[in-house]
Amino acid sequence: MENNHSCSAAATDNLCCFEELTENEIQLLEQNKLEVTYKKGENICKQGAFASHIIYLCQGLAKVYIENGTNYLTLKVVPRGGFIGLTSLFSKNNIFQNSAMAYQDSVVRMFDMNLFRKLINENAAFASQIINILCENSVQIYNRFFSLQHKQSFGRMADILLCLSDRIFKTSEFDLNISRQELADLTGLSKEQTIRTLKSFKDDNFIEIEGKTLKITDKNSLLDISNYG
Amino acid sequence: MENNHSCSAAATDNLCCFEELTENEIQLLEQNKLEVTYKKGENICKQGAFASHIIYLCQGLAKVYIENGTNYLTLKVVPRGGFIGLTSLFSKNNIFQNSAMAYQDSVVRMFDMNLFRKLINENAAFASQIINILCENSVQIYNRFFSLQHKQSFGRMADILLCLSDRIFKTSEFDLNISRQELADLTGLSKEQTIRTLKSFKDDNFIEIEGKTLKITDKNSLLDISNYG
DNA sequence: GCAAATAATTGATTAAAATCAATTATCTTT
DNA sequence: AAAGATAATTGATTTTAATCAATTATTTGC
Repeated sequence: MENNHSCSAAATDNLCCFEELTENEIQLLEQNKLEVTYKKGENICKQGAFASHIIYLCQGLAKVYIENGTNYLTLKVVPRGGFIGLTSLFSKNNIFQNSAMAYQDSVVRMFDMNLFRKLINENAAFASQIINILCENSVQIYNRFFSLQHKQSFGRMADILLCLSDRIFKTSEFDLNISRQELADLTGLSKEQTIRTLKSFKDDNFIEIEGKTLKITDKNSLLDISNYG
Repeated sequence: MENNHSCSAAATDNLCCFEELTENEIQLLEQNKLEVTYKKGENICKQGAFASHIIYLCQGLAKVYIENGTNYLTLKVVPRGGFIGLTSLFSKNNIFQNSAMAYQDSVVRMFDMNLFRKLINENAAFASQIINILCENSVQIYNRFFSLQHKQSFGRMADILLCLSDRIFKTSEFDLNISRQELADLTGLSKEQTIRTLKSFKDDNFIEIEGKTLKITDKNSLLDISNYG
């Protein structure tokens, strides 16, 4: 399982399902869509709430997480082009199974759930693309599950940093515009342990931190740490 | 998130997708199916191997797990009527993303992957059912993820016992015909910690253990423990 | 039925990371 | 720019569960 880091927390890439839709279907979606803007830190949807729409992230960055009142678990980071709330397609519950929050100011399009289901039921090629997205997504979250379950602090941090670099920001130097607490939620560590691990990476010259800017200077070492555990 | 225990490790219920197929389509599947028998402990599929078929569990009980050579993580328990390898539907990789092993002697039907994909691409109602299964499955594994991440030994054990009772065996008294090590893999604990936790439940009269038979005698307490953490 | 192998159990010790408690830095607001 | 609020950092302590080390049961093969 080399490079299983790479999908550690990233949501699916732009598997553009919309191109399978006919002109008519796209129009139908467009006519019924809502466009909503969220500020950094705002909730895009809440676990347990009625899932009237499927949410598509046009701009920005978000996280999808599970909560139970006390604890939080960040399931994945959703870059633009990703869906939020797809699991509510499952007809038995019209309830959001997870919450989502904007990491950055974001713009989403909301598609009526029933219309979305109708399109799936009428357009098999579209349905097939949705299946692809669901499968890809599952695989990524399972690998993340494995990472958090079996790796310890250094391995987890390496996974997350590589994931952010490779899949989310797509550059080795990026603005880490999330708090240490958010990073802790991603690694599944406490805030303090997150800071200590990050500091250790910095001391070992695997990364550089300048204010909010994080630069991966020794990717190979991080890969080793990711694979070693 | 009450009762999130209940789906802790169970694969999807019999969401019978096959009834959406036409006579012809069913015949096509039947003509191309393979039926294979596995003994307890045998591998049904291996992560990394070519995924030529979608696997449907007709009889028996299996687990789906991730491995990396050193460590194992049991993702879910699959009762009869469940699929194995659905995530390989994702067209980009024809590779099994997880391994599966028979907990009990089992019988599976194997459907040709390309035929399965073809049916999905031609029959939207069928595709829609597959989406339901994938969604249901994701939700369950995400909750399991949360459980292992944020609950400690007692909560995890309670989750697993309730799951086995409610969703797999569907009775409060069942033969726990898996080893302590397997149970440990399910709870994400060490074998020793699993034994200690189980013993504690027994001492507190939440459960009774007679040889291989396990009986839940105080479900409410287990539910409390599951919710408390 | 007996020996060998495997699995389960128990206790002692260790390790990893959480928590707790301050302190310092940074951001916001006026 | 100052004050207050929030976030980040650091050190000390505690907690949980893993690991290690035996011992006891239970299976399995002959």
